[in-house]
Amino acid sequence: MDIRTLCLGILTMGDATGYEIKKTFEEKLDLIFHASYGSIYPSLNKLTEEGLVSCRELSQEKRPDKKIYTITAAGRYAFLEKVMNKPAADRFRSEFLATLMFAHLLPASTISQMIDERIADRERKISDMATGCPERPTDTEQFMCGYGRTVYQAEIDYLIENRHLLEADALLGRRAAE
Amino acid sequence: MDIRTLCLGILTMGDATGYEIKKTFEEKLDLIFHASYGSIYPSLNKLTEEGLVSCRELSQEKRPDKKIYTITAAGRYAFLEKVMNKPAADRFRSEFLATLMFAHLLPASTISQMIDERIADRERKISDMATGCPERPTDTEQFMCGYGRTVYQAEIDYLIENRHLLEADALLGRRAAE
DNA sequence: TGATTAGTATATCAATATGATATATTTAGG
DNA sequence: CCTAAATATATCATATTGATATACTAATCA
Repeated sequence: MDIRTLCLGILTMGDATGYEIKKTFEEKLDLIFHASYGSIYPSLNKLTEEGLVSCRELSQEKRPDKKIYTITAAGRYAFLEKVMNKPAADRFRSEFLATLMFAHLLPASTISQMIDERIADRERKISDMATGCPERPTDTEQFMCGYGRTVYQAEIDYLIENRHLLEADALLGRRAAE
Repeated sequence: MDIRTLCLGILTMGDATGYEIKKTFEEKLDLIFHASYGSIYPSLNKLTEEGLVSCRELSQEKRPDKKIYTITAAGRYAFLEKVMNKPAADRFRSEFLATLMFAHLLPASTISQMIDERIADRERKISDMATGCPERPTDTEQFMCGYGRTVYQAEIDYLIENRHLLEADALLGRRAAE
């Protein structure tokens, strides 16, 4: 599933502009999938060419013109077809963990600080999610919010209990380097 | 931190060819960071140009020539400098979760099957990790293996306990569509 | 009042990365 | 004997990011 397909998915929830689709990615899909304007606008153009969405232009007086996109019947069909496929593997990249791989080359204080910041960041994410999740969520929304909370909390707990392993390697590494 | 930097990091652990660096990504960094030949070979060329690694060619009789890369002093310095920076945010993309967002559009049987497969996949990852982690690990290696196990297990537990939420939306969505 | 920041809305572009493919040979397994 | 996996290089179209440009409004703040 590429960003083009996911734009189509977002449009199943209602008409939207490119700008609004970007906001949806940030608000509802922050946990799951990221997309920048550089991929959203070209996607929308291509989907229009392919007849999977239609576009009407709304000129506003005190704003730039809006292009409002609507999914077509063909678009709905194409989306369902793609989404029924076996999903590809997750793609995950963590500079934080990559850095920790080299804990033995870094000062213990740097490692400690990075872990502190990571824990603070995960806590922020959890509390942001409490705000971001709707008050009367659908079952799926409830599932997604709980998923994020659970995974982030598991990470926090693990970091607290096991950070000493990294901090030990950072200290040992330094000593070995002397 | 980009792939170029991480190649440098891998070379701090010893000389290697592009092929061996790719294997290191697969074996030691599978959890954390991915890289394909299409990014590794160009990285190595650029690092050589910049004088951060040196390269000696070893012609083998019954194999393609090897290009063995060694990190230089300048390379070690450049790596440490980059790795001391505040790590950028994780990048995560999950087609699995993106699909579940649209559970209400899909047959409940499809959703159930996807969840079953996901659980099986995470279990496979956990057991692969038991094999992949060295017998006498360093503290950092122990930390990384434990990290993966913990996060995957948290996901499995969450899925088992909350899959009914998605399965409910899938059933309701279908009914609403009729 | 005046200045600065955030919000609405479009779009492009260089740089980066993926995933597939090509080439060529050896070794291991069934 | 044949096939698949392993060793080793490399390229390329396509996808994606992150930054930047443009242009106007609304809100905040000193």
